[in-house]
Amino acid sequence: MLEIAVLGLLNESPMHGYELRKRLSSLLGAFRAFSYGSLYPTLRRLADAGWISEEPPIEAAPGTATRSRRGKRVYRLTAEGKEHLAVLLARVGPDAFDDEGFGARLAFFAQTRSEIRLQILEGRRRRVEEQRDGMKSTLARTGERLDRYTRQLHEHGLESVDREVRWLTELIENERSDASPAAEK
Amino acid sequence: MLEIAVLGLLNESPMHGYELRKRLSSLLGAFRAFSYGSLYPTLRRLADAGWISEEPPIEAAPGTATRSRRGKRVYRLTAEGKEHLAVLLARVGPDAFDDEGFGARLAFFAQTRSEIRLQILEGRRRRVEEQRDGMKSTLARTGERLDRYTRQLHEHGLESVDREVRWLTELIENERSDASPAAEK
DNA sequence: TTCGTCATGTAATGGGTTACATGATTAC
DNA sequence: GTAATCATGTAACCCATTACATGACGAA
Repeated sequence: MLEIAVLGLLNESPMHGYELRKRLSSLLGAFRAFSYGSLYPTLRRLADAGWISEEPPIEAAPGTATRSRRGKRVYRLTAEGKEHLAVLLARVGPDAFDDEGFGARLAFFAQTRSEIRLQILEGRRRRVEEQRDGMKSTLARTGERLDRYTRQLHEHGLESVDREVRWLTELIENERSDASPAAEK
Repeated sequence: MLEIAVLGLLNESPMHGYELRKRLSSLLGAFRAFSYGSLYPTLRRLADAGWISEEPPIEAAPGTATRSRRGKRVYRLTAEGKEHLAVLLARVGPDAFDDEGFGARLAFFAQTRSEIRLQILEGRRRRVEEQRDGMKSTLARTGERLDRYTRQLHEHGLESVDREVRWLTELIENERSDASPAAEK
């Protein structure tokens, strides 16, 4: 997840880690913050994989002079990284349908092909519908016996997923009418 | 979290692990499942701490006969466990206000003093309001520049937290009028 | 007797967080 | 020159998951 988010943001513009973290927070919505303890190791990993470059690079030979030059380090998506990101965004696996994975995909929908967007939206909707139906039947089965608080919790949860289904349906309709502007009067 | 949930469920009735897991899933709402890989070690830990008892107990001396008697093992809340649970449910720390922690508390509100319930509900509301305000200002600040999908994601998120605030307000009002039925005509 | 599901458990791993340590830059 | 904040990084830990292994028991 962090991987997609980092690559996606760096595809918009090069940045250093600190700024990346701030953008990450606002992109993913104030919740879901990511600490430096996971961000920096991830950046190192992505750099090792060749998907991003660091400027200035880590000094391989530690000359006793200028040692531990610790300053801003700007990360930039490489050509391979761009390719890799495209693959990640186009891969419609089960992880694209859970909360985190879907959120990350949606955040970079502008960089995703319309056909893939539709698959992701529909997959997500199916997932949320399953959840909704599960909750609905649990509520129907145990609703009477549940104490007031638990019931209210479940009812609120049910309404939330219900709203999400409707929201997704709207997005899907938009997507479809964008994709085929055939029936345009 | 698992700790509260397990103790809370066992307070309602003794159970074995497998059943506990099912109840856990439906209690916490189909999402949030907990695998055996975390459940059984937790049960072991709680038993070691003396908060729950196992029946039949793990055989201390492994007689070569009847070894590895692997069958149902019923867990039951002990007196110390009951006390510990009461403490956990009454402790209104910051972790009681995040998604998980709040959900776990609410699920056992029936076992919680009204005064504590109110504190938890109000703390949660404050937390969600902060989130909402953060999202609101982010949206106001960056809304125009955001691409359509990201904006829709943020708008949907904002509506969701907004709904949660209203829901919590309702619960708080209920709680208050239950607590002080003074103004009853 | 074999299949499904109930039931318990462990080892390896994962993906993050917290707390800490350090250094660079800017504003006062 | 000093406080705040920008900025990078590591180590220890936590809490869970996945994948696996095992076994009991009832129904066909």
